[in-house]
Amino acid sequence: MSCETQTVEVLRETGQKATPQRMMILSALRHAQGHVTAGDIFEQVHREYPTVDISTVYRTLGVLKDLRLVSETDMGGDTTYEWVQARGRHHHLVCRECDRIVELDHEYLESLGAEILAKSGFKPDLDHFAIFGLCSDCQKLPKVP
Amino acid sequence: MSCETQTVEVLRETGQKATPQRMMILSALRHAQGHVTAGDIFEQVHREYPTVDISTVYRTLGVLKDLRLVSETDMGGDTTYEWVQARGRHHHLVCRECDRIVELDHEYLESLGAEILAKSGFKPDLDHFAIFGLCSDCQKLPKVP
DNA sequence: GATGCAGTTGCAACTAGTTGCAGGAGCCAT
DNA sequence: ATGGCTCCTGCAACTAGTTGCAACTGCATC
Repeated sequence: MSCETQTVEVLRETGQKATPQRMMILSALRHAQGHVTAGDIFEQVHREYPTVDISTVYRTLGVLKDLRLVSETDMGGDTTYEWVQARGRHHHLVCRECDRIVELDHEYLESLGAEILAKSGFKPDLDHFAIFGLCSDCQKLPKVP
Repeated sequence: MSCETQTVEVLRETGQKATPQRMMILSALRHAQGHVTAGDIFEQVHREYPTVDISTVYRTLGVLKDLRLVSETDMGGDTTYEWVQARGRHHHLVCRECDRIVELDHEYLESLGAEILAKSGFKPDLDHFAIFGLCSDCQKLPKVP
């Protein structure tokens, strides 16, 4: 089963519709390398199909996020989205001084998730975290920007 | 040294000014029990001093956040702020189905922070996290909302 | 293939939060 | 107490994202 029809199945199974707008948004997400903003997707889809509205993009991203097909991450600037199958689960360390971003492997959060689940019964979504802080370089610098 | 003058000191030490607007925002934050939104603070300050603008509230909250005097948390609705000394460090588990919020002790994140610092040199800000997921009740329910 | 209905769309109006700017005011040195 | 440098403020315009609504359409069923 292709990636495309698989997604359509997931939509139908949850009582939702595979519309042309959604297909275009899906395609834009899947072909994007890494993180994209809602604006990026809108721009791309709008070029081929100018009546599509930005609200449709946001609503579709919301649906895909609920279905766990895309991850949503706020890394300081605009919120970004990523097709989850594109890469393994990973997280980001965002420096609050220099805005540099370092990737963090999933293993670090895996044990945290298991611990929370065991002790409180709450099952955390640890798909794609952004953790703010100070990178090693900025820790060394004096506190004057 | 009182709480008020201590904060003024922190501002002056970093080359910033203690203005009446800031004092009122500080007071509103300190006297608030738990989390407040920028709108809550604005409303309270505006009542006594109607020329104060919402942008001043946001800018002041930004300064206080940078100085680690208040914590900022996005728990799904509007962003909330809290005077950090009001309570010990704590975090929140936010259920994505029923929006219920459970508190999480700091100890769970402490070891994660230490691990990240040791392995990558990045010092994460783990003051006040919101972790989304499914609470124990919503895990039991069928997937139909 | 026609039908019905639930889910979806485009639009417009809205909210939270941000930013550029010109004038105003705190604070330090004198 | 005065001067002046720098930071802060209010305003207005702006951006990202959300929502209510009437019209539309995918698709399951016949």
